[in-house]
Amino acid sequence: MTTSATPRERLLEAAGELFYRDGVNIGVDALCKAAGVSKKSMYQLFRSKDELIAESLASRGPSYQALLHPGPEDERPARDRILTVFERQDELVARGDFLGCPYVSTAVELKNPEHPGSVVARHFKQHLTDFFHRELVKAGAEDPGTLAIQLTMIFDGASARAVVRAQDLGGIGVLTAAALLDAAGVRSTELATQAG
Amino acid sequence: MTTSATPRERLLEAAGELFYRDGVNIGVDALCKAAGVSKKSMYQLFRSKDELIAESLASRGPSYQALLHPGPEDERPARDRILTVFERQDELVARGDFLGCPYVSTAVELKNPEHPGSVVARHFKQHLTDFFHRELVKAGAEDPGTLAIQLTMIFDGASARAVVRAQDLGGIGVLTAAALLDAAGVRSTELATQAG
DNA sequence: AGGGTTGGAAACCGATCTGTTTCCATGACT
DNA sequence: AGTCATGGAAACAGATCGGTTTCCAACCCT
Repeated sequence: MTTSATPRERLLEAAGELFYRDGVNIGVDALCKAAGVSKKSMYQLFRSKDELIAESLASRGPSYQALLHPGPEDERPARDRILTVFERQDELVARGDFLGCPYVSTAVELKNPEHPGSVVARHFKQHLTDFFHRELVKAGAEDPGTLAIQLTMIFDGASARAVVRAQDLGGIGVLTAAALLDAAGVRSTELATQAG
Repeated sequence: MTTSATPRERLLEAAGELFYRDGVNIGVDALCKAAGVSKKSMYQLFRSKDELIAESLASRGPSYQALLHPGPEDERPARDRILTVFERQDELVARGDFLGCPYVSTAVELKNPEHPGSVVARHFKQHLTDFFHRELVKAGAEDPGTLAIQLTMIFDGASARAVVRAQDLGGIGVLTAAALLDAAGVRSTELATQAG
């Protein structure tokens, strides 16, 4: 019984883990048991299971971003900061318990794009794209909007490969992102941008 | 009541559609009702729901591949044949009822990579990679193995974007695949390969 | 026409689903 | 000490889950 945090915090944490590990179809009973919270309390804190899905996804956002994104103290060139995301992703995949990007996986399971959980997933992806976009603008990339989307797409593609346990050389995400940045002329030397 | 095909065929078709549209957690009752087949017959034809999941995925393979891959009568250069896959995917996404690659989606929902359905998904992805690989060899690409995996990854990334309904300019898969082929020196003119 | 196979309809099993409710132990505040 | 809010345990509701079984109508072949 984890009785350290508030029932709400315990629920959000257990939900984040169990919805990810077992899918959003896991029962509310099992979830509450894992969180050490009664169903009564759960339904006082959240209107429905669907709301809990969305809120647990949203609450995981900041720590997941902190896990993937380089911090502001990392003052390397934009290209390296971008590639850091893919390196961190590789590390997650290599750990073996990776079941895909939690946001994409949840959206896949929910099917309905208007489900509150799907909306959170969409926002998270936009957040990742925005990060890439900011860095690309810093690097002076020619078409940062398109390139940011392409990088996000590679991120999700690398996730999908891990889910299906396809043959992976490791680092395929980093490799591909780097190839794309190369093609766009985004170099590690800050000033060598705008290459055409 | 679709009574045209055999119960087995009706089950496989209904399973392919409903497992995709509603997820693998849809009930056997609903599935049999949609197929116009009794549960008794279903459990005579398939050992379990899990087996039906796997077999319906496997049975969809050939037609799905025919939908995506260019036929042997398409004698354009390898690069164009490769890009055809991404163009066809774009058309599927544009239709609006796209819920991701059925194989990846099912693998995501099943979680367990040893589930027979996950095994089928893995084989399908390998099949796609193999197609890319064959074409790249034909084109004389330098590292067809890696590039084929990268293209498959882009394919899955484009699927994921469609699932989360992320902002999409349309054609982002084609665009990115083309960029990667450009970087690898795979041109439309058959002989202009091996560019360094 | 008669015998046997096929297969759908539906009841049934125990388990689980989301969501509600009752009851009671605990702890805080005055 | 006595009151009150918090929240866990657990029963409950009606529906559905995967899977099995019974029963019977419709068809096949001769």
